[in-house]
Amino acid sequence: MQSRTPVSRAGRPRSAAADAAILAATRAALVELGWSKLTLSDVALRAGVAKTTLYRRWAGKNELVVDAVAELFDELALPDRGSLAADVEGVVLQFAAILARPEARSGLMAVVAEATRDDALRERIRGSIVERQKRLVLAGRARAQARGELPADPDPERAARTADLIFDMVAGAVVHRTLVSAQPADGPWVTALTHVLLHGLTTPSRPPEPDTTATTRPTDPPPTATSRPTEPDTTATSQ
Amino acid sequence: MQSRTPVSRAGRPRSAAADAAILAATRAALVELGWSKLTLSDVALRAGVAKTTLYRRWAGKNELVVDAVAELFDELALPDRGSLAADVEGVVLQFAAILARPEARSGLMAVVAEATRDDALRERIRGSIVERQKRLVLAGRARAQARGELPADPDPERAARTADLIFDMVAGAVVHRTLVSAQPADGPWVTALTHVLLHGLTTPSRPPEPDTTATTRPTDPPPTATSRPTEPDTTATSQ
DNA sequence: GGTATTACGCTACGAGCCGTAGCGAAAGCG
DNA sequence: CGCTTTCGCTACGGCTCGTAGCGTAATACC
Repeated sequence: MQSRTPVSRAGRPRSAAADAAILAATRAALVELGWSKLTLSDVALRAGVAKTTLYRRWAGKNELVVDAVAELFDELALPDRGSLAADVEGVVLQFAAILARPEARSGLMAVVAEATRDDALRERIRGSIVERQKRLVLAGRARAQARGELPADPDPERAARTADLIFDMVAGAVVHRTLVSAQPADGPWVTALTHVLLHGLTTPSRPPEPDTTATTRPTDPPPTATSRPTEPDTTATSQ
Repeated sequence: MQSRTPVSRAGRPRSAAADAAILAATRAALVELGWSKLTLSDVALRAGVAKTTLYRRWAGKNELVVDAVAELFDELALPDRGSLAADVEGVVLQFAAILARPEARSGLMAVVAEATRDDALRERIRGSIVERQKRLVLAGRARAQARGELPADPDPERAARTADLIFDMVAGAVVHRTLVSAQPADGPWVTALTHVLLHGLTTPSRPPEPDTTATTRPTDPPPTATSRPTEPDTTATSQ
Protein backbone atom coordinates (compact mmCIF):
# COMPACT_ATOMS: atom_id res chain seq x y z
CA MET A 1 0.00 0.00 0.00
CA GLN A 2 2.26 2.75 1.13
CA SER A 3 5.46 0.80 1.55
CA ARG A 4 6.80 -1.41 -1.09
CA THR A 5 9.67 -3.30 0.34
CA PRO A 6 12.26 -3.25 -2.39
CA VAL A 7 14.43 -5.63 -0.50
CA SER A 8 14.80 -6.28 3.15
CA ARG A 9 16.70 -3.39 4.58
CA ALA A 10 18.83 -3.61 7.63
CA GLY A 11 17.40 -2.71 10.96
CA ARG A 12 14.18 -3.39 12.72
CA PRO A 13 11.37 -4.04 10.25
CA ARG A 14 8.04 -2.34 10.48
CA SER A 15 5.36 -4.18 12.29
CA ALA A 16 2.77 -5.57 9.90
CA ALA A 17 0.43 -6.01 12.82
CA ALA A 18 0.65 -2.31 13.51
CA ASP A 19 -0.38 -1.59 9.93
CA ALA A 20 -3.46 -3.72 10.23
CA ALA A 21 -4.30 -2.31 13.63
CA ILE A 22 -3.97 1.25 12.39
CA LEU A 23 -6.19 0.69 9.35
CA ALA A 24 -8.80 -1.08 11.43
CA ALA A 25 -8.68 1.68 14.00
CA THR A 26 -9.10 4.22 11.24
CA ARG A 27 -12.26 2.51 10.03
CA ALA A 28 -13.57 2.31 13.55
CA ALA A 29 -12.91 5.99 14.06
CA LEU A 30 -14.67 6.77 10.78
CA VAL A 31 -17.72 4.92 12.01
CA GLU A 32 -17.87 6.70 15.32
CA LEU A 33 -16.60 10.14 14.45
CA GLY A 34 -16.80 10.61 10.71
CA TRP A 35 -14.18 12.31 8.63
CA SER A 36 -14.00 15.79 10.02
CA LYS A 37 -13.87 14.82 13.68
CA LEU A 38 -11.40 12.04 13.12
CA THR A 39 -8.02 12.89 14.59
CA LEU A 40 -4.79 11.03 14.15
CA SER A 41 -4.22 11.14 17.87
CA ASP A 42 -7.43 9.24 18.35
CA VAL A 43 -6.54 6.66 15.72
CA ALA A 44 -3.17 6.11 17.33
CA LEU A 45 -4.81 5.65 20.69
CA ARG A 46 -7.29 3.11 19.31
CA ALA A 47 -4.59 1.21 17.47
CA GLY A 48 -2.35 1.09 20.49
CA VAL A 49 0.56 2.79 18.76
CA ALA A 50 2.26 6.09 19.23
CA LYS A 51 1.15 9.06 17.20
CA THR A 52 4.61 9.40 15.76
CA THR A 53 4.35 5.91 14.28
CA LEU A 54 1.39 7.07 12.26
CA TYR A 55 3.28 9.98 10.82
CA ARG A 56 6.22 7.76 9.96
CA ARG A 57 3.99 5.69 7.64
CA TRP A 58 1.41 8.04 6.25
CA ALA A 59 1.78 11.62 5.21
CA GLY A 60 -1.54 12.63 6.72
CA LYS A 61 -5.19 11.93 7.24
CA ASN A 62 -5.97 11.72 3.53
CA GLU A 63 -3.55 8.98 2.65
CA LEU A 64 -4.40 7.00 5.73
CA VAL A 65 -8.12 6.99 5.02
CA VAL A 66 -7.61 6.05 1.38
CA ASP A 67 -5.75 2.95 2.41
CA ALA A 68 -8.24 2.15 5.13
CA VAL A 69 -11.19 2.40 2.76
CA ALA A 70 -9.51 0.66 -0.17
CA GLU A 71 -9.43 -2.59 1.74
CA LEU A 72 -13.21 -2.58 1.91
CA PHE A 73 -13.59 -2.89 -1.83
CA ASP A 74 -11.39 -5.91 -2.27
CA GLU A 75 -14.21 -8.21 -1.35
CA LEU A 76 -16.10 -7.41 -4.53
CA ALA A 77 -16.47 -10.37 -6.85
CA LEU A 78 -18.32 -11.04 -10.08
CA PRO A 79 -20.91 -13.74 -9.58
CA ASP A 80 -22.07 -15.95 -12.40
CA ARG A 81 -25.83 -15.82 -12.25
CA GLY A 82 -26.41 -16.91 -15.79
CA SER A 83 -27.41 -13.68 -17.44
CA LEU A 84 -25.96 -10.27 -17.88
CA ALA A 85 -28.77 -8.56 -16.06
CA ALA A 86 -28.44 -10.87 -13.10
CA ASP A 87 -24.70 -10.47 -13.01
CA VAL A 88 -24.96 -6.70 -13.06
CA GLU A 89 -27.50 -6.74 -10.31
CA GLY A 90 -25.29 -8.98 -8.23
CA VAL A 91 -22.28 -6.72 -8.44
CA VAL A 92 -24.28 -3.58 -7.88
CA LEU A 93 -25.84 -5.06 -4.79
CA GLN A 94 -22.42 -5.92 -3.44
CA PHE A 95 -21.21 -2.43 -4.14
CA ALA A 96 -24.28 -1.01 -2.45
CA ALA A 97 -23.67 -3.19 0.57
CA ILE A 98 -20.19 -1.78 0.95
CA LEU A 99 -21.42 1.76 0.55
CA ALA A 100 -24.01 1.10 3.21
CA ARG A 101 -21.25 0.78 5.76
CA PRO A 102 -20.60 4.08 7.46
CA GLU A 103 -16.84 3.84 7.28
CA ALA A 104 -17.06 3.56 3.51
CA ARG A 105 -19.59 6.35 3.13
CA SER A 106 -17.87 9.09 5.03
CA GLY A 107 -14.34 8.01 4.27
CA LEU A 108 -14.68 7.55 0.55
CA MET A 109 -16.48 10.76 -0.21
CA ALA A 110 -14.19 12.80 1.98
CA VAL A 111 -11.04 11.66 0.26
CA VAL A 112 -12.65 12.16 -3.12
CA ALA A 113 -13.42 15.70 -2.08
CA GLU A 114 -9.89 16.25 -0.95
CA ALA A 115 -8.58 14.74 -4.15
CA THR A 116 -10.08 17.61 -6.14
CA ARG A 117 -7.21 19.73 -4.93
CA ASP A 118 -4.51 17.08 -4.68
CA ASP A 119 -3.43 15.27 -7.82
CA ALA A 120 -1.26 12.78 -5.99
CA LEU A 121 -4.14 11.83 -3.74
CA ARG A 122 -6.46 11.39 -6.70
CA GLU A 123 -4.00 9.04 -8.36
CA ARG A 124 -3.72 7.14 -5.13
CA ILE A 125 -7.48 6.73 -5.06
CA ARG A 126 -7.66 5.69 -8.68
CA GLY A 127 -4.89 3.19 -8.29
CA SER A 128 -6.00 1.76 -4.98
CA ILE A 129 -9.75 1.62 -5.56
CA VAL A 130 -11.11 2.53 -8.96
CA GLU A 131 -8.78 0.85 -11.40
CA ARG A 132 -8.59 -2.17 -9.20
CA GLN A 133 -12.32 -2.76 -9.42
CA LYS A 134 -12.75 -1.96 -13.07
CA ARG A 135 -11.88 -5.60 -13.65
CA LEU A 136 -15.49 -6.36 -12.77
CA VAL A 137 -16.78 -4.36 -15.70
CA LEU A 138 -14.30 -5.92 -18.09
CA ALA A 139 -15.04 -9.44 -16.93
CA GLY A 140 -18.78 -8.88 -17.04
CA ARG A 141 -18.65 -7.49 -20.53
CA ALA A 142 -16.49 -10.33 -21.77
CA ARG A 143 -18.81 -12.89 -20.29
CA ALA A 144 -21.87 -11.20 -21.75
CA GLN A 145 -20.28 -11.02 -25.15
CA ALA A 146 -19.45 -14.70 -24.94
CA ARG A 147 -23.07 -15.34 -24.13
CA GLY A 148 -24.14 -13.21 -27.04
CA GLU A 149 -25.94 -10.74 -24.83
CA LEU A 150 -23.79 -7.81 -25.85
CA PRO A 151 -22.38 -7.00 -29.24
CA ALA A 152 -18.65 -7.43 -29.44
CA ASP A 153 -16.73 -4.27 -30.02
CA PRO A 154 -13.83 -4.74 -32.38
CA ASP A 155 -12.26 -1.42 -31.53
CA PRO A 156 -10.31 -1.89 -28.30
CA GLU A 157 -10.03 1.79 -27.53
CA ARG A 158 -13.72 2.30 -28.02
CA ALA A 159 -14.34 -0.69 -25.79
CA ALA A 160 -12.18 0.87 -23.10
CA ARG A 161 -14.16 4.09 -23.29
CA THR A 162 -17.38 2.15 -22.97
CA ALA A 163 -16.07 0.31 -19.95
CA ASP A 164 -15.15 3.61 -18.34
CA LEU A 165 -18.61 4.93 -19.10
CA ILE A 166 -20.29 1.92 -17.55
CA PHE A 167 -18.19 2.20 -14.47
CA ASP A 168 -18.94 5.88 -14.08
CA MET A 169 -22.66 5.30 -14.57
CA VAL A 170 -22.99 2.37 -12.20
CA ALA A 171 -20.67 3.54 -9.46
CA GLY A 172 -21.91 7.09 -9.75
CA ALA A 173 -25.55 6.10 -9.59
CA VAL A 174 -25.08 3.92 -6.53
CA VAL A 175 -23.04 6.56 -4.77
CA HIS A 176 -25.54 9.29 -5.57
CA ARG A 177 -28.48 7.16 -4.55
CA THR A 178 -26.86 6.13 -1.30
CA LEU A 179 -25.14 9.30 -0.20
CA VAL A 180 -27.04 12.18 -1.76
CA SER A 181 -30.55 10.86 -2.11
CA ALA A 182 -30.01 8.94 1.11
CA GLN A 183 -32.16 6.03 0.00
CA PRO A 184 -31.20 2.40 -0.01
CA ALA A 185 -29.86 0.85 -3.18
CA ASP A 186 -32.00 -2.20 -2.63
CA GLY A 187 -33.26 -4.92 -4.92
CA PRO A 188 -36.04 -3.09 -6.70
CA TRP A 189 -33.91 -0.06 -7.32
CA VAL A 190 -31.04 -2.12 -8.63
CA THR A 191 -33.41 -3.94 -10.94
CA ALA A 192 -34.64 -0.68 -12.37
CA LEU A 193 -31.10 0.60 -12.74
CA THR A 194 -30.04 -2.52 -14.56
CA HIS A 195 -32.96 -2.27 -16.91
CA VAL A 196 -32.16 1.27 -17.90
CA LEU A 197 -28.51 0.41 -18.24
CA LEU A 198 -29.20 -2.49 -20.58
CA HIS A 199 -32.26 -1.34 -22.47
CA GLY A 200 -32.59 2.38 -21.94
CA LEU A 201 -35.46 4.59 -20.96
CA THR A 202 -37.22 4.29 -24.28
CA THR A 203 -37.76 0.57 -23.81
CA PRO A 204 -40.60 -0.18 -21.44
CA SER A 205 -39.85 -2.34 -18.45
CA ARG A 206 -39.63 -6.05 -18.59
CA PRO A 207 -42.74 -8.01 -19.31
CA PRO A 208 -42.57 -11.01 -16.93
CA GLU A 209 -45.13 -11.08 -14.19
CA PRO A 210 -48.21 -12.55 -15.80
CA ASP A 211 -50.11 -9.75 -14.32
CA THR A 212 -53.32 -9.60 -12.45
CA THR A 213 -54.56 -6.23 -13.47
CA ALA A 214 -52.76 -4.23 -16.01
CA THR A 215 -53.15 -4.44 -19.67
CA THR A 216 -50.73 -1.82 -20.86
CA ARG A 217 -48.84 -1.51 -17.64
CA PRO A 218 -45.40 -2.93 -17.69
CA THR A 219 -44.41 -4.64 -14.52
CA ASP A 220 -42.74 -2.63 -11.95
CA PRO A 221 -40.65 -3.50 -8.97
CA PRO A 222 -42.44 -4.00 -5.69
CA PRO A 223 -42.94 -0.93 -3.60
CA THR A 224 -39.87 0.27 -1.81
CA ALA A 225 -39.59 -0.56 1.81
CA THR A 226 -38.39 2.65 3.30
CA SER A 227 -40.37 5.78 2.92
CA ARG A 228 -38.84 9.09 2.34
CA PRO A 229 -38.01 11.40 5.18
CA THR A 230 -39.58 14.61 4.12
CA GLU A 231 -37.99 17.18 6.26
CA PRO A 232 -38.99 20.75 5.73
CA ASP A 233 -36.10 22.97 5.05
CA THR A 234 -36.03 26.68 5.12
CA THR A 235 -34.57 28.01 1.97
CA ALA A 236 -34.78 31.67 1.51
CA THR A 237 -31.68 33.20 0.17
CA SER A 238 -31.27 33.93 -3.41
CA GLN A 239 -29.03 36.59 -4.61
CA MET B 1 -31.50 29.59 4.04
CA GLN B 2 -30.55 29.99 7.62
CA SER B 3 -32.94 32.65 8.72
CA ARG B 4 -36.42 33.03 7.47
CA THR B 5 -37.69 36.42 8.34
CA PRO B 6 -41.21 35.82 9.58
CA VAL B 7 -41.93 39.47 9.46
CA SER B 8 -39.68 42.43 9.78
CA ARG B 9 -38.55 42.39 13.32
CA ALA B 10 -37.55 45.44 15.23
CA GLY B 11 -33.96 46.44 15.34
CA ARG B 12 -31.18 46.67 12.89
CA PRO B 13 -31.72 44.28 10.00
CA ARG B 14 -29.05 41.94 8.79
CA SER B 15 -27.00 43.17 5.93
CA ALA B 16 -27.89 41.38 2.72
CA ALA B 17 -24.66 42.61 1.23
CA ALA B 18 -22.76 40.83 3.97
CA ASP B 19 -24.55 37.61 3.08
CA ALA B 20 -23.51 37.87 -0.53
CA ALA B 21 -19.98 38.86 0.38
CA ILE B 22 -19.63 35.94 2.76
CA LEU B 23 -20.90 33.40 0.26
CA ALA B 24 -18.67 34.79 -2.46
CA ALA B 25 -15.72 34.77 -0.12
CA THR B 26 -16.49 31.17 0.78
CA ARG B 27 -16.38 30.15 -2.86
CA ALA B 28 -13.14 32.04 -3.37
CA ALA B 29 -11.63 30.33 -0.37
CA LEU B 30 -12.78 26.96 -1.69
CA VAL B 31 -10.98 27.64 -4.93
CA GLU B 32 -7.74 28.61 -3.29
CA LEU B 33 -7.67 26.42 -0.24
CA GLY B 34 -10.13 23.59 -0.74
CA TRP B 35 -12.37 22.23 1.95
CA SER B 36 -10.02 21.04 4.62
CA LYS B 37 -7.81 24.10 4.70
CA LEU B 38 -10.71 26.51 4.60
CA THR B 39 -11.11 28.36 7.88
CA LEU B 40 -13.93 30.58 8.94
CA SER B 41 -11.45 33.17 10.07
CA ASP B 42 -10.14 33.35 6.56
CA VAL B 43 -13.60 33.63 5.05
CA ALA B 44 -14.46 36.44 7.42
CA LEU B 45 -11.28 38.24 6.48
CA ARG B 46 -11.98 37.91 2.77
CA ALA B 47 -15.56 39.03 3.15
CA GLY B 48 -14.60 42.03 5.22
CA VAL B 49 -16.78 41.04 8.15
CA ALA B 50 -16.03 40.00 11.69
CA LYS B 51 -15.73 36.31 12.47
CA THR B 52 -18.52 36.63 15.00
CA THR B 53 -20.87 37.74 12.25
CA LEU B 54 -20.28 34.46 10.49
CA TYR B 55 -21.21 32.46 13.55
CA ARG B 56 -24.32 34.52 14.06
CA ARG B 57 -25.65 33.38 10.67
CA TRP B 58 -24.29 29.89 10.11
CA ALA B 59 -23.78 27.10 12.57
CA GLY B 60 -20.47 26.09 11.07
CA LYS B 61 -18.40 25.33 8.04
CA ASN B 62 -20.78 22.68 6.70
CA GLU B 63 -23.86 24.85 6.51
CA LEU B 64 -21.94 27.77 5.10
CA VAL B 65 -20.46 25.76 2.25
CA VAL B 66 -23.79 24.18 1.39
CA ASP B 67 -25.31 27.58 0.89
CA ALA B 68 -22.30 28.85 -1.01
CA VAL B 69 -22.37 25.91 -3.40
CA ALA B 70 -26.14 25.78 -3.80
CA GLU B 71 -26.12 29.12 -5.54
CA LEU B 72 -23.97 27.67 -8.29
CA PHE B 73 -26.65 25.26 -9.39
CA ASP B 74 -29.40 27.79 -9.83
CA GLU B 75 -28.17 28.69 -13.27
CA LEU B 76 -29.19 25.31 -14.65
CA ALA B 77 -31.92 25.51 -17.25
CA LEU B 78 -33.59 23.05 -19.59
CA PRO B 79 -32.96 23.98 -23.17
CA ASP B 80 -35.33 23.04 -25.95
CA ARG B 81 -33.19 21.50 -28.62
CA GLY B 82 -35.94 19.64 -30.34
CA SER B 83 -35.28 16.10 -29.22
CA LEU B 84 -34.98 14.27 -25.95
CA ALA B 85 -31.43 13.21 -26.61
CA ALA B 86 -30.37 16.73 -27.42
CA ASP B 87 -32.15 18.12 -24.38
CA VAL B 88 -30.49 15.62 -22.09
CA GLU B 89 -27.11 16.38 -23.54
CA GLY B 90 -27.67 20.07 -23.06
CA VAL B 91 -28.52 19.77 -19.39
CA VAL B 92 -25.73 17.33 -18.71
CA LEU B 93 -23.22 19.62 -20.31
CA GLN B 94 -24.41 22.47 -18.14
CA PHE B 95 -24.11 20.31 -15.08
CA ALA B 96 -20.64 19.25 -16.14
CA ALA B 97 -19.64 22.86 -16.62
CA ILE B 98 -20.64 23.67 -13.07
CA LEU B 99 -18.81 20.66 -11.71
CA ALA B 100 -15.73 21.73 -13.60
CA ARG B 101 -15.44 24.75 -11.34
CA PRO B 102 -13.17 24.03 -8.42
CA GLU B 103 -15.42 25.62 -5.84
CA ALA B 104 -18.20 23.25 -6.83
CA ARG B 105 -15.99 20.19 -6.91
CA SER B 106 -14.37 20.40 -3.54
CA GLY B 107 -17.26 22.05 -1.77
CA LEU B 108 -20.03 19.77 -2.96
CA MET B 109 -18.29 16.50 -2.30
CA ALA B 110 -17.05 17.60 1.08
CA VAL B 111 -20.47 18.50 2.36
CA VAL B 112 -21.90 15.29 0.93
CA ALA B 113 -19.25 13.41 2.86
CA GLU B 114 -20.09 15.28 6.02
CA ALA B 115 -23.77 14.66 5.45
CA THR B 116 -23.23 10.94 5.88
CA ARG B 117 -23.01 11.57 9.60
CA ASP B 118 -25.37 14.52 9.88
CA ASP B 119 -29.00 14.04 8.94
CA ALA B 120 -29.85 17.70 9.21
CA LEU B 121 -27.05 18.60 6.85
CA ARG B 122 -28.15 15.98 4.35
CA GLU B 123 -31.65 17.37 4.35
CA ARG B 124 -30.23 20.81 3.86
CA ILE B 125 -28.34 19.58 0.82
CA ARG B 126 -31.33 17.78 -0.59
CA GLY B 127 -33.55 20.77 -0.12
CA SER B 128 -31.13 23.38 -1.31
CA ILE B 129 -29.62 21.56 -4.26
CA VAL B 130 -31.02 18.20 -5.23
CA GLU B 131 -34.76 18.61 -5.01
CA ARG B 132 -34.48 22.06 -6.46
CA GLN B 133 -32.88 20.74 -9.64
CA LYS B 134 -35.02 17.68 -10.05
CA ARG B 135 -37.41 19.96 -11.87
CA LEU B 136 -35.15 19.51 -14.88
CA VAL B 137 -35.81 15.79 -14.99
CA LEU B 138 -39.53 16.25 -14.59
CA ALA B 139 -39.74 18.92 -17.24
CA GLY B 140 -37.60 16.95 -19.64
CA ARG B 141 -39.67 13.83 -19.21
CA ALA B 142 -42.89 15.69 -19.69
CA ARG B 143 -41.63 17.32 -22.83
CA ALA B 144 -40.37 14.01 -24.20
CA GLN B 145 -43.68 12.33 -23.47
CA ALA B 146 -45.50 15.14 -25.24
CA ARG B 147 -43.23 14.56 -28.21
CA GLY B 148 -43.92 10.85 -28.07
CA GLU B 149 -40.31 9.98 -27.39
CA LEU B 150 -41.02 8.38 -24.06
CA PRO B 151 -43.95 6.24 -23.01
CA ALA B 152 -46.26 7.97 -20.61
CA ASP B 153 -46.43 6.45 -17.19
CA PRO B 154 -49.90 6.43 -15.70
CA ASP B 155 -48.70 5.51 -12.23
CA PRO B 156 -47.52 8.69 -10.54
CA GLU B 157 -45.56 6.90 -7.85
CA ARG B 158 -43.75 4.82 -10.40
CA ALA B 159 -43.04 7.94 -12.40
CA ALA B 160 -41.55 9.59 -9.34
CA ARG B 161 -39.28 6.62 -8.77
CA THR B 162 -38.16 6.70 -12.36
CA ALA B 163 -37.38 10.39 -12.09
CA ASP B 164 -35.31 9.72 -9.01
CA LEU B 165 -33.49 6.95 -10.81
CA ILE B 166 -32.70 9.15 -13.77
CA PHE B 167 -31.43 11.88 -11.54
CA ASP B 168 -29.21 9.49 -9.62
CA MET B 169 -27.84 8.00 -12.81
CA VAL B 170 -27.12 11.26 -14.58
CA ALA B 171 -25.85 13.29 -11.67
CA GLY B 172 -23.94 10.35 -10.29
CA ALA B 173 -22.28 9.56 -13.58
CA VAL B 174 -21.18 13.15 -14.17
CA VAL B 175 -19.89 13.47 -10.64
CA HIS B 176 -18.01 10.20 -10.82
CA ARG B 177 -16.56 10.98 -14.21
CA THR B 178 -15.44 14.43 -13.16
CA LEU B 179 -14.24 13.85 -9.63
CA VAL B 180 -13.20 10.23 -9.40
CA SER B 181 -12.12 9.37 -12.91
CA ALA B 182 -10.81 12.91 -13.25
CA GLN B 183 -11.70 13.14 -16.90
CA PRO B 184 -13.73 15.83 -18.59
CA ALA B 185 -17.43 15.27 -19.15
CA ASP B 186 -17.15 16.65 -22.63
CA GLY B 187 -19.29 16.36 -25.74
CA PRO B 188 -18.38 12.85 -26.87
CA TRP B 189 -18.71 11.44 -23.41
CA VAL B 190 -22.07 13.09 -22.86
CA THR B 191 -23.28 11.72 -26.16
CA ALA B 192 -22.33 8.22 -25.18
CA LEU B 193 -23.95 8.65 -21.78
CA THR B 194 -27.14 9.88 -23.34
CA HIS B 195 -27.24 6.97 -25.74
CA VAL B 196 -26.92 4.40 -22.98
CA LEU B 197 -29.48 6.24 -20.91
CA LEU B 198 -32.03 6.26 -23.71
CA HIS B 199 -31.29 3.01 -25.52
CA GLY B 200 -29.18 0.88 -23.24
CA LEU B 201 -26.03 -1.08 -23.72
CA THR B 202 -27.66 -3.81 -25.75
CA THR B 203 -28.44 -1.40 -28.54
CA PRO B 204 -25.31 -0.71 -30.52
CA SER B 205 -24.69 2.99 -30.66
CA ARG B 206 -23.07 3.55 -33.98
CA PRO B 207 -22.26 0.58 -36.10
CA PRO B 208 -18.53 0.23 -36.58
CA GLU B 209 -18.43 2.51 -39.58
CA PRO B 210 -21.01 1.47 -42.16
CA ASP B 211 -20.76 4.67 -44.12
CA THR B 212 -19.39 8.13 -43.92
CA THR B 213 -21.79 9.93 -41.70
CA ALA B 214 -23.72 8.39 -38.93
CA THR B 215 -27.35 7.60 -39.26
CA THR B 216 -28.58 8.99 -36.01
CA ARG B 217 -29.04 12.63 -36.47
CA PRO B 218 -29.38 15.02 -33.64
CA THR B 219 -26.12 16.56 -32.53
CA ASP B 220 -23.71 14.01 -33.67
CA PRO B 221 -20.20 14.95 -32.70
CA PRO B 222 -17.31 13.36 -34.49
CA PRO B 223 -15.64 10.48 -32.74
CA THR B 224 -12.96 12.78 -31.43
CA ALA B 225 -9.28 12.21 -31.47
CA THR B 226 -9.19 10.30 -28.23
CA SER B 227 -7.70 12.91 -26.05
CA ARG B 228 -5.87 11.14 -23.31
CA PRO B 229 -5.15 13.58 -20.54
CA THR B 230 -2.69 11.30 -18.92
CA GLU B 231 -1.15 13.42 -16.33
CA PRO B 232 2.27 12.70 -15.02
CA ASP B 233 2.16 11.81 -11.45
CA THR B 234 4.71 11.04 -8.86
CA THR B 235 2.91 8.49 -6.78
CA ALA B 236 5.99 8.49 -4.67
CA THR B 237 4.71 6.14 -2.10
CA SER B 238 6.46 6.77 1.09
CA GLN B 239 9.62 5.71 2.59
C1' DG C 1 27.59 -12.91 19.97
C1' DG C 2 28.49 -8.20 18.70
C1' DT C 3 27.41 -4.15 16.15
C1' DA C 4 25.03 -1.23 13.02
C1' DT C 5 20.67 0.20 11.62
C1' DT C 6 16.08 1.01 11.78
C1' DA C 7 11.46 1.19 14.13
C1' DC C 8 9.04 2.23 18.23
C1' DG C 9 7.02 4.63 22.45
C1' DC C 10 7.00 8.58 25.06
C1' DT C 11 7.13 13.48 26.21
C1' DA C 12 7.14 18.10 25.08
C1' DC C 13 6.50 22.05 22.28
C1' DG C 14 4.97 26.20 19.24
C1' DA C 15 1.56 27.16 16.08
C1' DG C 16 -2.97 27.56 14.40
C1' DC C 17 -7.96 27.25 14.50
C1' DC C 18 -12.28 26.80 17.02
C1' DG C 19 -16.25 28.70 19.12
C1' DT C 20 -17.78 31.90 22.69
C1' DA C 21 -18.10 36.00 25.61
C1' DG C 22 -18.16 40.77 26.42
C1' DC C 23 -18.13 45.41 25.06
C1' DG C 24 -19.33 49.83 22.68
C1' DA C 25 -21.10 51.56 18.50
C1' DA C 26 -24.19 51.62 14.47
C1' DA C 27 -28.56 51.09 12.06
C1' DG C 28 -33.34 50.56 11.37
C1' DC C 29 -38.35 50.36 13.50
C1' DG C 30 -42.25 52.56 15.76
C1' DC D 1 -36.53 59.94 20.08
C1' DG D 2 -36.04 55.38 22.62
C1' DC D 3 -35.90 50.24 21.61
C1' DT D 4 -34.11 46.51 19.56
C1' DT D 5 -30.99 44.00 16.99
C1' DT D 6 -26.75 43.68 14.47
C1' DC D 7 -21.95 44.67 13.82
C1' DG D 8 -16.86 44.99 14.63
C1' DC D 9 -13.43 44.24 17.77
C1' DT D 10 -10.67 41.92 21.37
C1' DA D 11 -9.73 38.31 24.26
C1' DC D 12 -9.79 33.72 25.91
C1' DG D 13 -9.50 28.42 27.00
C1' DG D 14 -9.37 24.35 24.60
C1' DC D 15 -8.18 21.45 21.12
C1' DT D 16 -5.45 19.39 17.28
C1' DC D 17 -1.57 19.52 14.44
C1' DG D 18 2.97 18.06 13.04
C1' DT D 19 7.74 17.83 14.64
C1' DA D 20 11.78 17.14 17.61
C1' DG D 21 14.36 14.72 20.88
C1' DC D 22 15.50 10.84 23.54
C1' DG D 23 15.98 6.17 25.22
C1' DT D 24 14.66 1.55 24.07
C1' DA D 25 13.40 -2.60 21.19
C1' DA D 26 14.00 -5.56 17.26
C1' DT D 27 16.19 -7.19 13.39
C1' DA D 28 20.20 -7.80 9.61
C1' DC D 29 24.88 -8.34 8.81
C1' DC D 30 29.50 -9.86 10.17
